[in-house]
Amino acid sequence: MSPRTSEQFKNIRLKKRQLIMDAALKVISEKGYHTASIALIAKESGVSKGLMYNYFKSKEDLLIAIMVDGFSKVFDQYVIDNRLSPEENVMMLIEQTFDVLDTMQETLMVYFSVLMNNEVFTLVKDKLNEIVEPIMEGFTQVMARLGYENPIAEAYFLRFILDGISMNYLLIPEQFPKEYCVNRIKQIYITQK
Amino acid sequence: MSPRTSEQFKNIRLKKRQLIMDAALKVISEKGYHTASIALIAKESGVSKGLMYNYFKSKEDLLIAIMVDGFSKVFDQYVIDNRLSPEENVMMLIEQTFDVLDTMQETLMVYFSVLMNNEVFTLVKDKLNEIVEPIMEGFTQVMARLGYENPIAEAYFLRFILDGISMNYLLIPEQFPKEYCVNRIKQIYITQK
Amino acid sequence: MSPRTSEQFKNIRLKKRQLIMDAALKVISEKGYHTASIALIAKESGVSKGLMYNYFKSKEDLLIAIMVDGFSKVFDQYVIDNRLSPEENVMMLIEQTFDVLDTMQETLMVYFSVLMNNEVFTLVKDKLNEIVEPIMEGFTQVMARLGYENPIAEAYFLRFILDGISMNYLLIPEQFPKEYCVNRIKQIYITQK
Amino acid sequence: MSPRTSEQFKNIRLKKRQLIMDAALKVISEKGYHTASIALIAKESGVSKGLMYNYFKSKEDLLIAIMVDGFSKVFDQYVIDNRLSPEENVMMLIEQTFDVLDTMQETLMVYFSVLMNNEVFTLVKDKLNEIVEPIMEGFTQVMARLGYENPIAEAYFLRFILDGISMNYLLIPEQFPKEYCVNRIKQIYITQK
DNA sequence: GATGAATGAGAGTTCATTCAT
DNA sequence: CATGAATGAACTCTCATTCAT
Repeated sequence: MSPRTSEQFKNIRLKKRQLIMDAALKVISEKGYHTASIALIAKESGVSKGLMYNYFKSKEDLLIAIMVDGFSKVFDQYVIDNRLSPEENVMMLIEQTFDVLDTMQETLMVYFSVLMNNEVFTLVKDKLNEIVEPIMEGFTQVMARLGYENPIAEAYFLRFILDGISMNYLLIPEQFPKEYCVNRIKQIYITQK
Repeated sequence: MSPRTSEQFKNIRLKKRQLIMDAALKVISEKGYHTASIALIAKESGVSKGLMYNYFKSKEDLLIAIMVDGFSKVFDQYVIDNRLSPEENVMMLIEQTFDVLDTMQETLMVYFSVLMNNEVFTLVKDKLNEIVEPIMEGFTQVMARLGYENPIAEAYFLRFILDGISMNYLLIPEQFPKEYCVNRIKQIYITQK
Repeated sequence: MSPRTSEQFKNIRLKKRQLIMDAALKVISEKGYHTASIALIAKESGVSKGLMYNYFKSKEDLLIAIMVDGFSKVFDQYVIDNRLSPEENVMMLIEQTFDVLDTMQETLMVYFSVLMNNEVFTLVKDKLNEIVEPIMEGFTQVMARLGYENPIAEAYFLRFILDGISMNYLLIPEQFPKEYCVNRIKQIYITQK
Repeated sequence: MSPRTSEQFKNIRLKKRQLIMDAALKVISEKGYHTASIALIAKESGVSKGLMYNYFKSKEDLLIAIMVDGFSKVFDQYVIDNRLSPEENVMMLIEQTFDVLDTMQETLMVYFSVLMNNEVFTLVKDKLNEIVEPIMEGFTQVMARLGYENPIAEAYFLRFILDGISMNYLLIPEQFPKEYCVNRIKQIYITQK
């Protein structure tokens, strides 16, 4: 029996790392960062507690990895296309927002729960800013093309609206007036222009 | 000296209870619920650990009390005055929102941090709904008077905007475009009407 | 039942603190610092693991407390009496050394085991130096009175001899030629003078 | 290429074994036995963790091997030459002692740190005695030739002095009065005779 | 022979909660 | 009413050792 090649080891590591991150995301989104114990995450991953520390040097490190990974995926879905009209871009943003909300609930639950917890947020703040910044620039460009005098502020304003909507969509999905909100934002940014 | 009446005892209890809740709110808003230990809260209150359990039967119980109490105070500040025009009421809502944000940051930080943690939120959900419901009704009436076809959905929509704004105002106060946002909401609900 | 006075609490604390330190000294002297687990020390003390941290903020802190306490006691037994002749003082030093070795074996075992372990020694180095320094000054004075040209170096030399003797007395007590060594040192410092 | 002979294999094994022991000695002398993890020693050796267990059946086994090996080397440097005068032999002993201290600090640091930890010392005690015994016999012969009535006890006494000196030379090299000590021992054993 | 992923026991530590006084 | 000593379960994390490849 020949020993495993370093290629094989690398593959094992990558797969198991992802396995652990997926399980951790699930558990943390359900119970919150502090209540999700390493023991529980290990159990959910089908992995020993000890092994977790072969892949992540601490619980904090695991959280950061999950957040950064999840957020890259989230914001990869936000795309500004300059060949389209700004109105079309706004419509895309709205659609993309709800797409993300539907497909990445767990990630977003963790995001929001971490967001307001200074203690934990500090750990990921910088990493998240790096990811969010280019999106905000895209927003700003669209607002400029829509003719807003203060496109930066308007980009923030749209972000705030989408934040409020996202949070409530996750918290009270059954009573959330999705269609109404979509139309309402369109009306604000498109029809009334 | 005559012995204290049971009325006096009750007052002392209420005051000490409030003292503990205030200290707990402070500590929890600074360090987060899990990191704020009972020992620390007791110290901050100037009360022994043992005595805390005379006033609150558990740490969770204390958290619930703080949340409910804080929320009553928060929403007491939201008033709809039917003698005023709906436009004036919207303007009041906006002002009231920022008033609350400025005066009750601690309460709101704790609220938001607890919000996305299912486990804890479940405990206060019903209580909070009781408190929020009448406010939402007020919002709905205003929207009806403003002529919206679906005033319930529009009330929700405004709430979502205010939620998004509140969250970000707390998180990024220094870069928050307050004036712009105030004017923008006025524009949506008043000028354009 | 009236609550305990703060005096009573203080007494309880002092007694239990000493109880833990005694048990810890015993266990550490038998098994070494690293092998002596908090669980074991707690068991030996008849106290819960958790309580240990009510008295010492860490295992390191406990070690330091034990060492400093033990060393104060050890070196309190070394006394230079200037009314006596320097020869008499040397004889006293020798007697005191064996007294200490006979009565404080545990403390000295811990001292020697910690001494050569940089990692652990660093923790107590400064505290121990404070305690040892005055003793060394006493040694130096005696050597000066005995007429040594370099009394500081000679004080060190005597200390080195006593260190070597102490270490071996603890390690190989059954084959240690105690009487011979006592006489030999006397011969070096007294008879031959 | 002809296949390697079993002799060659044996050599390769011995070399790698020594490689591991050297790395382990370095790491253990720096961090102490308990803090020096197998992972770290493996890394320092450039050998996998698994392979280490091919050469040493446990961490303890590795420690014992290091100690025994180091001690053979240490005491190989102590030579009694009966063709020389006993005074010359004493002078050689002193020189050899400082030679060993200067060239084998790491080994000696580990020796001293392990010495007072009963648990570990027990394991190497017998092996060390085997090595030390012939040296002690040499010391005894020299003392007999110097005319001491109890040469065994005097040999011990010299050993204790050298132990005390060695320990302190390792611990406080910068303030150690080396020249003074060398002359002082000469004075005791040679001049005063 | 050689690898490092994987384990499991146990380490130090924290903390909500209880209870004798 | 009031105290803080005391507990015990759970926490994060480490590490010598094993084993499939």
